[in-house]
Amino acid sequence: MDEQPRLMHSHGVGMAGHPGLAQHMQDGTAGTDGEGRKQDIGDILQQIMTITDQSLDEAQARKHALNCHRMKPALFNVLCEIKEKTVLSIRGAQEEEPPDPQLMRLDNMLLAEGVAGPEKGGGSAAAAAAAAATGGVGADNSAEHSDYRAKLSQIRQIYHTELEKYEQACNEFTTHVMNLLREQSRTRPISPKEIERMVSIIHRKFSSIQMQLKQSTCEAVMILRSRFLDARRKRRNFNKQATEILNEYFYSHLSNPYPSEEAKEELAKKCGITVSQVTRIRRISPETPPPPPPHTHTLKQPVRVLLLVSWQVSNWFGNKRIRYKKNIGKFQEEANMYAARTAVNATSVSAHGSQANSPSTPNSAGSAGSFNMSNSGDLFMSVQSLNGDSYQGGQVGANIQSQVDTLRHVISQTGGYSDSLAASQMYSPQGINTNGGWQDAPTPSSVTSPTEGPGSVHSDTSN
DNA sequence: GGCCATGATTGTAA
DNA sequence: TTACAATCATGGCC
Repeated sequence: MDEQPRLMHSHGVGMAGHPGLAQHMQDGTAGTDGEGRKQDIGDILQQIMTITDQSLDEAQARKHALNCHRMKPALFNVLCEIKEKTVLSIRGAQEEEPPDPQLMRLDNMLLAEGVAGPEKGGGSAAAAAAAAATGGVGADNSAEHSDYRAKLSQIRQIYHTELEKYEQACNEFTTHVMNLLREQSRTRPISPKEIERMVSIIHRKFSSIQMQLKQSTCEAVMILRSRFLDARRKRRNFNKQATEILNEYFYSHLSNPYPSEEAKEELAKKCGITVSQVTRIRRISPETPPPPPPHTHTLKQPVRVLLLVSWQVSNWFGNKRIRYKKNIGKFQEEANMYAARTAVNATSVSAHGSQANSPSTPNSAGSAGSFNMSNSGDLFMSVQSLNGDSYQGGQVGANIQSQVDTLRHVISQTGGYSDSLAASQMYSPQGINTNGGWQDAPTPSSVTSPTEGPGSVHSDTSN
């Protein structure tokens, strides 16, 4: 114990060289010479260290004396600066986090559904969009429509009320903590940065609560939509353009027709497909308890909320794979047509700046907004797996010529794009193995993957 | 109304 | 968790 005062004393002497304290002492409030200053600091520290040895009354009196001491502000300044430079700066560096993508998805969805953001006429826009998605715009839907609108409006109202409550509570609590810290700063060194940090911690905590609210709201909206839409009953065929886009993707990735989530999202966007199907959807976070089971017969499984990935696209690919596999012969003509079309597109793209040689295939992650369905990357180059995790750069060089060759081959065999006579010759059901499943490595056909070398790698996303 | 195409659902297996 | 397979249910054509 008697070692401490000595140490503290020496530290105190060291701190006299600190700019903050030095400044304070230079402005005339401290002693007139260096010895006097050292004596002052040592005095203060000595008093601090001995304070615990004294009785409570004595300590209170000492504390008061110390609080009133003319050197106290300078000492606190120094201690605050030391704190900032050590603990706070380390924590600050550790706690800088990027914006939560999940929160962004939730926000996007709430905006899209008309729950968050500016009022969209009580959700009528969302209701109209939902109705349009199912084609249910007739008069018989008007009652349902207004019901949906009313329910959505209710959800919106509850959401905003709760959000306001959270914000109010957050503000109140923040103010309370700030006052407390300011109060405490009279008796212990608390820097403004420390208060700032505490406020940000509080805000983070409250935003995680807000996220739960947003999550619950999303689930409520999805359930409402599912009841409103009852997707099976109101099934609508995709329009021709959407089907073509999906077919084009399917046949150009025939060796492994399993689009990644990103690719599905892109396809859904391109096809104008909205997320209107909610029976088998993933929960955003495992912490949230499942909502009460909906009453429709289509929702027997626990409702799980999926964001941004269209299950309609998944359904389409699921159906397509199975029906294609079951009846390859029937689809050969279609396959030839799309193969030829893709070849034409790829060739024209190649001729216009070799864009088709880009390693970014349609299913590349993060290619939002630049999804080019004309890009037959997988078809000709086999450069990237469906998960976008590999790129066989070595094959790119021979690509343009082989695409031209492919085109010639296709055209010569079909005598046009839709002549089915040569279909059985030109098109082989590549990718399907003897077990009836899509195989890992493609079976190179003369049409679909003429340039594939032994180094080509296809990932197996079919588990 | 029958038939086929096709989107959606569900149970199961891996 | 996802794909598959079977099945259901609706849309659209005749």
